[in-house]
Amino acid sequence: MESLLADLNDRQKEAVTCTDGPLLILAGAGSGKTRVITRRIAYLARERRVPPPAILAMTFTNKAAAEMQQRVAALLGGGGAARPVISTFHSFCVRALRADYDAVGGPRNFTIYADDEQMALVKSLLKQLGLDDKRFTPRSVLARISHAKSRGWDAREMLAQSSDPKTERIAAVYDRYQHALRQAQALDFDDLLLETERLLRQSGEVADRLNERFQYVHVDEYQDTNRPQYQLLRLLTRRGNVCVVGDEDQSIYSWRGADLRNILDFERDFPRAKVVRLEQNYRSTRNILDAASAVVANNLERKGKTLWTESGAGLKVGHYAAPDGENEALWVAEEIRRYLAGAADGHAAILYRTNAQSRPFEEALRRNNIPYRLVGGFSFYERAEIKDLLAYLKGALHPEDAIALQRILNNPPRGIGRATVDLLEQAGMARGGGLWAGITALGDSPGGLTPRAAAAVAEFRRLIRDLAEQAARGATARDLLAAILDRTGYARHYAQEDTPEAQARVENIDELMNAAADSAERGETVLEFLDHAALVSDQDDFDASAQVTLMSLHAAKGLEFPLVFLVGLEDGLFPHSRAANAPRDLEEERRLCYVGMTRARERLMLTRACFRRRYGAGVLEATVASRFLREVPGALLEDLSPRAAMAGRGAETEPAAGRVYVSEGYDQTIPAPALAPHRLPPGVGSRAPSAAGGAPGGGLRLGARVRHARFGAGTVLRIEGEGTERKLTVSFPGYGLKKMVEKFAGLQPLR
DNA sequence: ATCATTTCGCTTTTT
DNA sequence: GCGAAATGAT
Repeated sequence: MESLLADLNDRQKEAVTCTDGPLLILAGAGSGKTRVITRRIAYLARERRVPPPAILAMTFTNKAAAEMQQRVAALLGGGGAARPVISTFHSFCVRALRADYDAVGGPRNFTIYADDEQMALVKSLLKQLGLDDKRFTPRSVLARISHAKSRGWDAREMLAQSSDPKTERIAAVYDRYQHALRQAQALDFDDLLLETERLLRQSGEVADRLNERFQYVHVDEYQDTNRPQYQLLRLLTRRGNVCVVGDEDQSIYSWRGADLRNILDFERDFPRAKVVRLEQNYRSTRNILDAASAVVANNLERKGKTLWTESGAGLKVGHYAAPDGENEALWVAEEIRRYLAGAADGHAAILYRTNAQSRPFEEALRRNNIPYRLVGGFSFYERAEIKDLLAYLKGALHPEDAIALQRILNNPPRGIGRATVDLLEQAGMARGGGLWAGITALGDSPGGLTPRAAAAVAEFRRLIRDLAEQAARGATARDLLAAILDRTGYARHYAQEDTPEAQARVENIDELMNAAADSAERGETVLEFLDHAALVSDQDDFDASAQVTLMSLHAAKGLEFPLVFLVGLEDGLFPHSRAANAPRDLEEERRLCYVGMTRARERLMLTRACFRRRYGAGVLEATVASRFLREVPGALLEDLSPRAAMAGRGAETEPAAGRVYVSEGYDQTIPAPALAPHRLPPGVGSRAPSAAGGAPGGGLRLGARVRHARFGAGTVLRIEGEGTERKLTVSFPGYGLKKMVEKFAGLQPLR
């Protein structure tokens, strides 16, 4: 149909209509990528008469899958009886395994271990093996295991590859880790991919069936696929109708095993592949696009492409160097307030490198009564009470799941303390089993348990057995949870407490019950309910109607906003200190910056704080502008930094009292007094906003750099009093904070 | 066994 | 400034 193609450019049309054979679409930021995929799917269905269920599209996030699903449904119109399969890789794998895992001897009723469960498991293994030093953190061990998995190594191969004792130990942990997963009938996220790959390799019947079913396969964000995902794709696309879409400049998941080779080698891996480049950007103004392109051009590892736009230059990229973190947040909130006052249906986003940075921005927005939506951070399913109840469900389905049992054994407290748990574990291991074996054995023949503990264990055993029986009879998640709450008094435990936290917990429990009831109504099994909890994160309920959104840069991929604030552009924060050394990591940080900048349609603001506390509390430390800021050509920048306010009344205001300074100084145009306008072609080694030390009147300004006879160079953090009474608080590296009377301190201004 | 207190140590990003 | 783990008090 004409309408499917009418508003596409030639490249886009080509990408949509070139349906057969391998196709690589190199889609720059804002080049209409999602539009092309959705049109392509609709085109296949409507023009090529492909039955929708024969079309498969894989995405990385549920958010992306949901959006694509919705847009395709809109194109295909009405009813939507037969829909294409659009899902994340992981959901796809779960479905495949639930259907056919038994074909390769796997348990179809497996559960999924999320990170906290993996972490708990590794932690307990490290303890068992006596490796709980600082050299073996659960986090790092898990990362090594996952890394090995993504190359397809099992524990034995990891051991064979290893050349140092540490790796050997980790291989031993890996071995037991897999063993424990098997015992618990659990798969971790990596396993979902790997076991599906194994299923397709080892069962010709399943592979044939899936290949027959899916005639056309699409992959979104192909630059973020890892090796197992690539293998999976190969196994699913014997027909050769495979279309992948990606952009190497937006590859931001190499830390999770994403392998750029997948996209760079596509033409070699899929012979006769066609390549279409989408380079026209429809999203951003030219200034924004130029700024982002200039930054990413510093990367060496890229094919390089030229994005262009027909839109006008637009506003320059704003740059704001705030005195401190709190002021940065207040300024952003104020800007958003003004923007929304003039744009009733406007949308803005605040993007940061790490989720921990969200708080000051939340506070500032709240102070301005601006509603916002926070994406990421702790999700519903990460709350302790929710994880507890889900662990009960897992324990009911698989009592052999020691991690689940550990979590609930004495929760709510039922008199089974650490000593008892140790005994149970030993007893279980002596019988060649785990915690559950110990519980079943010692419930009635209390070897070493006090009578009271034995009674408590027996009671727990009865509880789990009853729940297991109920589950075996096909009880729904709702029924099971009701029974759990009833038998354990879990909710009552909190309902009695009269604290806001306890009340929040009760509410969360209610919410979980509602979710379970909905699930039961849809006819889902308990396993399906748990799958949902494991695979759907809060990341996904991004609410497009919210006018202000706060999220990490990673979470922002694929989204766009008229107004974007990229905050915390400081060395060590962004680029993150962990990426400072390895050039490859730094390039990934830069791509992340590129992703963030290209989210903006009309106005992009880059902000930083000249002083920031490193661990929340503690001293304000001078920061260095992010190198990414320096990579933006000065001609594209507009400096919005508060030199006027800094010089005027701001000088008497300590950094922490920035609220006053912003709300009063904001709208007024105070003619900048005659002092060194700290012209920051932002960056270029500039440290503090007022690298200009002394003010004309002799008084030092906030943030001024000074030299002290004894303490050396320092920074003025706080100013109290006036005239000859002025007291300064100065931070001297190595000496800490010193408070001194300005008049007597003998401070030399530094420039 | 459990609860309150204190200390440490440390921070990416997510299916 | 925060959470997890270790310690101390009942």
